[in-house]
Amino acid sequence: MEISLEARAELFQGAMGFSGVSRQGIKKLAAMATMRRFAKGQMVFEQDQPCDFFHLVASGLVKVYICSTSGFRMTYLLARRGEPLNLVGPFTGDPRFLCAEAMQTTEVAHIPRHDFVRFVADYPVLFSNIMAILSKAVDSANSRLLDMVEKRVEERLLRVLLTLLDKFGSQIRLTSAELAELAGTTVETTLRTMARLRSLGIIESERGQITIIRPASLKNPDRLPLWV
Amino acid sequence: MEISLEARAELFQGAMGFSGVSRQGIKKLAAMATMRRFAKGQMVFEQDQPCDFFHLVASGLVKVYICSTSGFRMTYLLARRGEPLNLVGPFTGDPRFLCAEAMQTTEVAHIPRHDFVRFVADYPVLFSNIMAILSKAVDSANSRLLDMVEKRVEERLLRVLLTLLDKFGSQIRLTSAELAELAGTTVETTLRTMARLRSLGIIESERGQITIIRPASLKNPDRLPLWV
DNA sequence: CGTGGCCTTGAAGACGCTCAATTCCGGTGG
DNA sequence: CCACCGGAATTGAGCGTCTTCAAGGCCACG
Repeated sequence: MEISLEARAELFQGAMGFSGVSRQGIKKLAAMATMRRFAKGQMVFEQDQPCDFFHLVASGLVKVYICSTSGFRMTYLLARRGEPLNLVGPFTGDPRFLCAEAMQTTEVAHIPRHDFVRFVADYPVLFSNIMAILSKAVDSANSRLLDMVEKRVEERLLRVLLTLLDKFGSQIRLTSAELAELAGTTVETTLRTMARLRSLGIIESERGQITIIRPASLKNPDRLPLWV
Repeated sequence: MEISLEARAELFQGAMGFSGVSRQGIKKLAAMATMRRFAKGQMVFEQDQPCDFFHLVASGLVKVYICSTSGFRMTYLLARRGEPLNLVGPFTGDPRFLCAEAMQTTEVAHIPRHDFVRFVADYPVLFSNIMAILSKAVDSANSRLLDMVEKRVEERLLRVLLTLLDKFGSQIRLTSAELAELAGTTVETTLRTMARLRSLGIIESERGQITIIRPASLKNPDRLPLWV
């Protein structure tokens, strides 16, 4: 975990929500941060734990999800390098019910929540940056709510695929179980739907890997893409 | 609409999210605000309009909802005196897809968004207040997402009733259509479910009015109440 | 070569939506 | 004062979408 101050500064420099912070500020951030490595499947933080740190992904991929008492999961966010895991939590410190789990070998930068909050107070531009991000997150959550009520699984999956296409390109390395958690459905239904999309020539898929063949077929900009 | 500066100050004094602001700050807020009256059914703001004002309800009741292209609505928030309608919007100014509609004769205070943002920058306590509120709102939205996927209509309605009970007391003056929009279902299903609850002796209902007879029956604190 | 994770497919059944018809109530206007 | 009209509440029937349960095959990795 011996990552240089310089490398950490570079991470924050390009991170989502930190644009507009002076070079000097970035250095302060880098000095406050500690790095930690997570293996695939390891939890970065768990449900109902108080929030003591701000987390920023440095490498790898982390999924943030909500989990019901009955064990049903809904993936909320797929975060890679430069993306924060918990923008809201540090301000209150209260436990939420989000969990974050590494999907690959992953490195995450941690900043103690009080340091982070103090820093934001010193750099008001962060305030509006954060608000802009939250605004998208709230809209995305609301939009998904509508989808869950009135859209069929196929449309929800198409929307998820479109979003993943925008973010990760046409090669998507996810299992059907992971897709199901993104679309809010079961593995079986996901598989059946993917089979249909495959027969339509829209996608190809192998074990743990989906390739989008005809991106144009997904573009039905009824509404904005999700924020994943 | 000739409401005294004093009365406006009193409104902001007790408003959600403004605790901790000095008496002097409250006066500044009151000076920036203008009041406007809305009749039942009138829109306070509409979908896809740029956000130019911060809105705070002074009297009456406003529902904030999202609306899909197919016309399906989902009520997001019932705001009464002292509750803000759009905490996020003023910071970016971008159009969102929320609408706000007066459910009764209602008075709303408006503050130009730039004035509001500048004010928040001057009173950092507002920052954490707003974050605390947003935190609840995001959790509530996520929690509803889970409910939509895995809970049946009856459970969702019970959860809505429990939330309304906490906020408005055991006398709830809403129609079944309004309940349906809160629970994310149709009027017919709502009616059928309410009939079942009535036969169980949990509620009584007349035209446009529901009375919760046995509040204890609703308390199944599987998870936190919604934020309405 | 065995085990576990992932993919696949079938069949059954439930939940809730849609459509439709009817009644009830309150307010409005003649 | 009565008749009408529109919104609200009810209830029935039909049906589509998904979930659930179950069984089997495939692939990778230890």
